[in-house]
Amino acid sequence: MSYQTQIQDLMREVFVVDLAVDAETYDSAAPGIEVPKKKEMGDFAFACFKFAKVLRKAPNAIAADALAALQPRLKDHPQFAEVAAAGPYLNFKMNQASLAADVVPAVLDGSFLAPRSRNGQKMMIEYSQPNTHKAFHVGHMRNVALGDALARICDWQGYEVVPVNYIGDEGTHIAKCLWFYKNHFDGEVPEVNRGEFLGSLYTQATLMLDPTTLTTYPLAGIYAAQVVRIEMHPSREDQTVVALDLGDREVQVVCGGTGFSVGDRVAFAAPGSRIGGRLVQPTDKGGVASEGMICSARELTIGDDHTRIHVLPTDTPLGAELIEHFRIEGALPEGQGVGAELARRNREVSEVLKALEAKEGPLYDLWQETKQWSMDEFYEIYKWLDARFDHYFFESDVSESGKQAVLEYLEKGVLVRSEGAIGADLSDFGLPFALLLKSDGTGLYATKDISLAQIKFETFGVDKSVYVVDHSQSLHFQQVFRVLEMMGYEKAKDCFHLAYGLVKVVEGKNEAGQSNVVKMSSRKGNVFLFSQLRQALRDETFERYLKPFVGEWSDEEIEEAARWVSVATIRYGMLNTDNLNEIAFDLDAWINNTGNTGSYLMYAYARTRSIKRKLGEQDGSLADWALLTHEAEKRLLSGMSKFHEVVARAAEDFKPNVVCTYLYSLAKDYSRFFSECPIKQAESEALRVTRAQLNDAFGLLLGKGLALLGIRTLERI
RNA sequence: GCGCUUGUGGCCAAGUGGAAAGGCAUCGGUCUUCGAAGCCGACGACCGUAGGUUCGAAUCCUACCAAGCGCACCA
Repeated sequence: MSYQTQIQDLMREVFVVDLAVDAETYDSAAPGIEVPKKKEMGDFAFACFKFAKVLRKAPNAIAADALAALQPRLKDHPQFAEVAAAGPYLNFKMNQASLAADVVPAVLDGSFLAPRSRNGQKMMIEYSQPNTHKAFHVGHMRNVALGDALARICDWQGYEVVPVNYIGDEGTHIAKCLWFYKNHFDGEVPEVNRGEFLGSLYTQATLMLDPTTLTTYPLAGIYAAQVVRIEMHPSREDQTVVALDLGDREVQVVCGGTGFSVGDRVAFAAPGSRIGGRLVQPTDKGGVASEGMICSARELTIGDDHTRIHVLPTDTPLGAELIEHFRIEGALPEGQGVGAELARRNREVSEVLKALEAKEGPLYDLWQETKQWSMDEFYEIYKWLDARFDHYFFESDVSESGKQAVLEYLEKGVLVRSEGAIGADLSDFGLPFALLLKSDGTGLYATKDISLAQIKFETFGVDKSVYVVDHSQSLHFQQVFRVLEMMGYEKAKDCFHLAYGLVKVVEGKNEAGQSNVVKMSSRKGNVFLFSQLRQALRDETFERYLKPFVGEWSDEEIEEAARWVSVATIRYGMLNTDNLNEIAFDLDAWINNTGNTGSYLMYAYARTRSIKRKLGEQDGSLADWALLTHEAEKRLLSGMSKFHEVVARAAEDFKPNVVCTYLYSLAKDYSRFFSECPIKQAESEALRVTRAQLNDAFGLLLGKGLALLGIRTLERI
């Protein structure tokens, strides 16, 4: 029985028997047993506020009464050393001897740290989900750290965990990469890091296809026009009717924006152009014909302003197409049209995409070969990190079945046609329409997720399904889960999107001396690649901490230490904060391994082993738990006794950071114990043996806790 | 416009309706004694703002402010 339950039972007796509180009333008002914020106040606390109304007394007085009634009963409960009233609270201090007797031997014989009994639930945890043909970077590491830690925690807690990966091995990003490789790459394919090499090809491809590298006004079909007249709309208050001079003709548009006047040159989007992905067409707006639109900076994708109409320089020639007029000098040969060239490149990419969909031919073979380059790199990364996957899903395996499923459920009337496409009307759930099949018959991301979920339910028979995916996908998963529910899958309610925040990078300081935190972008070149990260961590760890041991330790041991400290640094750094917080990655701060870090915990573990080595064999039968009277020893014991409930909460809430906070606090207590309670030089042999056992037990417990986070411990670092 | 998420000391950050952890930075102690990646101490927060619910709110509710993200033919 846990100490909390024991206290609950005791207090129930006190209130019901001694203070004459009605049993039912007590049960409805009984507070949970808390842990005092300040450790010196005790191990557990019982708050008396709730009984103020029932007993018509001040909480402080109730606490005093309860304490008086409790005192005689404590004789039968020697595990509680002391109970004190502190205002409205009763603070329980554990008898450290019974605490130690309960915890230390159980830790040493392995029972305390053994996995919880199986609960018969199969939990699938999908994480990592990297795209092939793209580089693996720091941002991906958070996902792996989270998913793998959760798999370990939930496994320990009693679930049958099936960790799975879901590889993005198809889509336009691959067509772009292979298009560049075939048409524009003329170097040698490197022998190593070929996954990252593909990623660099993809980056170069996106640059070639990015209009803003060729022109400052990236949208096609937009022309310079001069405002001739602005008139009120006859029936709509917030709109105006604007007459425009295009040089060779005059057009009329209905406009909702402001901030321009007669004589200004503005950006006119002609019918056939696309603004925000939508086709511009001649329309009728409240009885007035509108032959296109004039655009804001936001609509032109050149700024954030979406209320005011963007005004062009006064010397912009009327009728000039902006994409050509504002072309960046030297980006293309003279005479080569920006629009035409971009259209040509995109056509080529589409052809690559079509060739890949045919699933045969030289491009398909190239896809298979290059995909393996990425996969080899992923396998290597997971191995280095010690991350586990029991199964790999591939997008290319579920895209066809996804389309079939959509058609099947359209037939069944679950899904509907809309604007030529097929999807789910989720308005009953307050969600936007979920598009599942485009009007050209091709599927989307969600289409594949539907099929994949079916496989998880039907083939794998999962009870719970967890998706570790960043927070920006929240709406997507809400929609997918609802669609699955509409399709009749009971288990849809046991699907859970574990959302987490982005990893950003710190890029220099601003004028005020504050760090600039920016989103990673391959275009800006501030992506921290996995290979760079691994190298930087290894080198820094070696330089700062391991160099003194060269010659004393074997080269292998030093490399192993550098490796596992690096893994601990990255994993702990990614896990030691709430899932939804954004992380500003700063290599210098992370490697500056002081304070609350993974290496601090590994260091604490190494100290326990160092002591054990120096002490040699001890006669455990001499241990006397009553000797552990030092405040640091009591705290350490009290903390260790909470291992089970901490891991349970981490599993329940999918929050590995709970374990981090707990282990760090324990390690702090240990460090204090280490510096204030000599073991080897203890006053008596009994004390030495007892402390040695506490030292060993803490080491085992810390090691298990770190293992749940995917962090290995070493005998020395 | 609608929705989701986040706002806690100079910076980062924990916090399960009950007594504001911790780390970095700054300042001061501490290695002839088990590993100083350590330990001890000092400094510093009315928890975005305004209401509400409650004996009690950083925590729940409402509104507002700020930041990030997302809102059908991208993944």
